[in-house]
Amino acid sequence: MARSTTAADGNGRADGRVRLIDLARLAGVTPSVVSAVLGGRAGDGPGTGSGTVRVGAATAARIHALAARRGYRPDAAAQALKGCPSTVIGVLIGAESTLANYERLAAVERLADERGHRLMIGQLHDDPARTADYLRDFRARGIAALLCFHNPAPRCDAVLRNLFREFLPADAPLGHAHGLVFQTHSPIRGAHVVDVDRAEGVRQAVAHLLAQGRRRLALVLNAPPAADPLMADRWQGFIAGLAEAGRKPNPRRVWHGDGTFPPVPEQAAAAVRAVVDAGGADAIIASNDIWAMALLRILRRRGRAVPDNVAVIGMDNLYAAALFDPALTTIGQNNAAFARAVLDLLVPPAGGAPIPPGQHITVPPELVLRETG
Amino acid sequence: MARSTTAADGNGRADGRVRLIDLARLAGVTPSVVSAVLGGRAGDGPGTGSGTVRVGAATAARIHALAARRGYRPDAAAQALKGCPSTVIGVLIGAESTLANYERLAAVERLADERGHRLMIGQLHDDPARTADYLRDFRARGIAALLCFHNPAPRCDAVLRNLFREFLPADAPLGHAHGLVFQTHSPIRGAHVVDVDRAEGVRQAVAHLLAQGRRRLALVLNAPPAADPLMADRWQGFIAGLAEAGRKPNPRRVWHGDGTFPPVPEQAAAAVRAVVDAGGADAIIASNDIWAMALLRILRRRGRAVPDNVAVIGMDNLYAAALFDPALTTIGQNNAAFARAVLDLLVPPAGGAPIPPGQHITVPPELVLRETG
DNA sequence: CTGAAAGCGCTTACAG
DNA sequence: CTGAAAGCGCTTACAG
Repeated sequence: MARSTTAADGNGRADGRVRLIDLARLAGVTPSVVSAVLGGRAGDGPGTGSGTVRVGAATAARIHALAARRGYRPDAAAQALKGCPSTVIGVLIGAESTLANYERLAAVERLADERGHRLMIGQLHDDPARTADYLRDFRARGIAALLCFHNPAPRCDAVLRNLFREFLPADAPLGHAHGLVFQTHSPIRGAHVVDVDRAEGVRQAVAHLLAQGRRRLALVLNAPPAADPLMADRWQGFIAGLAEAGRKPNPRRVWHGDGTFPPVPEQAAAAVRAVVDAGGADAIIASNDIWAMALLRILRRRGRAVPDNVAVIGMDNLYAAALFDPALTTIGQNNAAFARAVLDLLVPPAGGAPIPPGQHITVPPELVLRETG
Repeated sequence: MARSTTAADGNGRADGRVRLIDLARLAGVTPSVVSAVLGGRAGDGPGTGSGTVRVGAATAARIHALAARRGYRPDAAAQALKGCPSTVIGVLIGAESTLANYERLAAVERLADERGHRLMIGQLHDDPARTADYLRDFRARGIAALLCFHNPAPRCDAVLRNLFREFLPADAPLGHAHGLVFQTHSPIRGAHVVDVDRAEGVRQAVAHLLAQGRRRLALVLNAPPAADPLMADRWQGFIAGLAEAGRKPNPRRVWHGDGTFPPVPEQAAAAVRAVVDAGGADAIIASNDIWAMALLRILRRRGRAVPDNVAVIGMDNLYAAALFDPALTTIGQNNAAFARAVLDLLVPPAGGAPIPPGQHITVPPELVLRETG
């Protein structure tokens, strides 16, 4: 099949696709003019600034109308090849992660679309070689920015770190990459981190429980605070919340697992025996919603009424949290605020101040009150 | 910042990116040879087929080693501009849809990656103008294929249908688009549909419940079968399953809502009153997991033991189904099989027979037995 | 102020 | 059998 690129084909290609040159022919101007008008680089009258091209208002209007009527969009590949900044954000999601990241992905997509960007996704499997493949592929595709919903630090070798660095603006080829955002932790210097303020979330939960008259608060952690910074955050928030009321944590009501996730029933049972049976807790703050659900299951089997007997508060506000019976009170991850922070870093509004590397943004959590506490 | 494209820059650009021409210089061959070798179009010896280029085995090995060592990937924009087939699949997801589609998305991504493809995502909002924007954007980006996790039919105007048609292989510009797959229903002729066999899923659920000794089976539908083809499927499966045991549905144990979703507690309560209190049901097949959870909530409040008193089976196998207490028995959507069917249509293995337009593939469901039935 | 021309990085038909 | 050259659709520095 031969392409018809003869002069007879004056108003479009055989396959119906409209190119800039077709628009130019139809409007009776040169491609340069169409490019300038549609790219917003055309002005009219003497007040026109530098860098713009003088095009009559009538001509500009005609070109805009033509482009709209034909549904013209400049070919992304041609623009990319010419060096125009990409409008695709790569998003890497830990494959083993819960659906919380997909809920967050949806929030990011919504906002990215508003700012004219698309998301290209990939799943990571804790395998540095496969992660490197994704990064090389994203680089070859000219990805504008990278968002990583996964902590590759534990298995991040030098090769991988170098590949991540290519998405830093400073090292990027001619502004090809706009930035790199990690969640909670970055394996390299210079990348941004957007994190939810877990400590503040737990602090709010503590304050809420105390205001309800609960006095024997328990904390159930997935791992020892010393072994996991994310657990340390929860622990700090727990201490801070109690301190505000002149209280201190009771060690009998602080339990931690060995890092196994999701918890097996035996672990949840052990936690309940420790903080409720032995510790006398009237409220439990769990590491996350999955843990909270596991605890609720045990509490029900042991005849402990929730929330009358024991309140339970989770973290993440999974979609499942609202469906659970009883519906879970939880520390929400505030996906909308997260998405805004990420996009303000990766797609800053034009004309804003440049963003220094290595920003660490903390997003406030939102306590979502339902039935369990 | 000026690009250094001088001859002195013999082994790469200043920014570290490696181009095909750099590889050619390093290997001491012309770009044509490198392109042929890396593209698998190079052969050696007299047995070389047509369309291939003769390149010595040693030279080919040297080029492969060089490319691997430098982490070379051809620039996707340049390949796209040259007319090479794209390896990006666009995925449109209904924004109002439950997370089931994101779980499915993950399954599709896993398989697409194995076949060298990336996913670019977008969310639809039941707004034809915004959907059209996504389609034009995907077209401009040279998307290889489109997968639509959303039924745009109710508000699909002529403009939108024409835009969808551009992703059909027949109308596509020179093989740019490989295909178009909808879920459950296509608004245009020629597109493929991949669907889960809901009727078969319900039939299996009925057989399972009968084998357990349940005899008073109920069906709770979100909408009248006549108003919603997806509900009609469930109804057909229900009849078929009962017929296999020489039984017929009892109208007192078939309830349907008015299409409102998700159900409000009053609707779930009405359904329980109808099929359990009045109908005497000892098992309920719900339209989906969300409905099943709503029913379980009501049953618990009314002191009906599940599954001893009444079994409940959902559909979708949401992530939340496994977390629920009691864990939900459900008709799973078999995301792995769904993903395989979609990719066999959109990225058929090389050398296979061409796929006729308008395929309708039905994926078998999988009954997931847990605690509720 | 307008228009022709170069060039982004590839692939491939074509000339030597 | 090998290598130079054209061209994909844009944008932009440059010449008229």
